[in-house]
Amino acid sequence: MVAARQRRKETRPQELLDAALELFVEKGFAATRSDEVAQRAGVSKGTLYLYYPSKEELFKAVVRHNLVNLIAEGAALSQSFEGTSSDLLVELIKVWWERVGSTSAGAIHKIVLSEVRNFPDLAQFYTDEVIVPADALFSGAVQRGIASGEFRALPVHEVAHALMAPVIFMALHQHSFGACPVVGADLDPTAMLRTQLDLVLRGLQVRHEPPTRTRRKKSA
Amino acid sequence: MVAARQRRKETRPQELLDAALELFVEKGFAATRSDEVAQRAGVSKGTLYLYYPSKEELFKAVVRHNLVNLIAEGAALSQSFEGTSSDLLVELIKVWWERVGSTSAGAIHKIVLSEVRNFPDLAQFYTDEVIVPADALFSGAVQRGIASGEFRALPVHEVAHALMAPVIFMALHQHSFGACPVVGADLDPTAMLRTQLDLVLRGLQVRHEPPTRTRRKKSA
DNA sequence: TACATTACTGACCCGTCAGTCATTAAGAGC
DNA sequence: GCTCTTAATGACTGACGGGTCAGTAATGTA
Repeated sequence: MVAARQRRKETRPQELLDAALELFVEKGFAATRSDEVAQRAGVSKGTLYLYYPSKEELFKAVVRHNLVNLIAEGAALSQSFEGTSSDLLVELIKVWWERVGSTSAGAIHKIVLSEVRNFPDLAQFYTDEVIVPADALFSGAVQRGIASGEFRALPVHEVAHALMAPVIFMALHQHSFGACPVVGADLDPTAMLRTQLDLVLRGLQVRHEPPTRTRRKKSA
Repeated sequence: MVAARQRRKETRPQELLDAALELFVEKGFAATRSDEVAQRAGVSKGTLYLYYPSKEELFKAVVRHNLVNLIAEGAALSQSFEGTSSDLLVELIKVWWERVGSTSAGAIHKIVLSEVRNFPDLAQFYTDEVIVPADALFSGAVQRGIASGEFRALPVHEVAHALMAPVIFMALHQHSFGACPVVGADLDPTAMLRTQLDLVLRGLQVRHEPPTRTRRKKSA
């Protein structure tokens, strides 16, 4: 029972990207067989190579399609935001977690981190297209808070990292240990994130005024 | 010019572990060829399999040898420590960074994180032997601070994670992007860590008393 | 020197997988 | 229906790598 052969030049690329993302998330880059990507997209291996010249180019296409656009969106949000910088940061991180961290797009960072050393080309590509823009986005928001006197005058990039580290770290774990049936290592990501952000933002506030809090929830 | 054959039953295991660690750090687990491990240890592949029954067992031995002991050491330090809990945490993290994070042992976490999904056995092994004990170590120190009234009464595990996340995150990046010659993504790990810890510990302090600071350095 | 023990060797087996290309057939135009 | 273009196929190739095992030689013993 082989599915009837079909000619659908327009929709193939997208279908291949979807299948590729799924499999890269499940197995990583090197361990994903191009044969399997094709199969999951309902296509033969030859067809995959008709649309993407190599596995590495396929991966780059997946990254572009799933991350690069999102960052531009965040930049737009940041521009038009009115409110405290603390609120802006909470909002940025919330959106990032909903749209990236907790989805399969969040696994991309893990994949890259796992495999850059074996695929050095990826390093420059990912730095230019993802890390630098994302860093600029968060650093900008921190800078805004310092300029307005809301935050202490700490090194901008380091603070930006302090904010992103817990979220990215969480995403990394979700897509590694979090995906394995292991006894004794369960985490509640959202509770975790709330506590961590609370801590860092508190530490950021200028001392003499009480911290501006959004949606205070009792933390047990 | 082949090196003369030697019989050194006692020293082989250690030499193989050293070679294996180096290569696992450079290439990851799956991408490391057992042939190459043997060669770097000055031995043939057959000999490697004489001492370790499989690549996976070899890896487990590397983990035990490089991490498990260190955690026990941290527990001892924690027991005998006299001083504020803030100082204890700073000390624990400092030791961790010097002995693990900034060394090749720090790459082990990255390797496991990268490859658990493809080698499910590793998940339980690593959780039991590393994650749970390490978590207990840090959670204990946090608990100590809450009990003494030094810290706010926040969820212990979540705070412990907030403290460990930046350090581990830093180690992960050092051993991935940090090892690639990339333009535009340089970090200063120690400065970064100082800022991040400063932020979190500040956020942890009970409000009304000024924070107990150790070795205050001008930041920025 | 002769013999026994065993640490060590590396050619070999066999499954895997990225990428190719000669062949096939879907679908458009007439 | 017939023909032509080209999307799609999948058998094939060549390289690779984990693990094995029959054989080799270093060392101990008498």
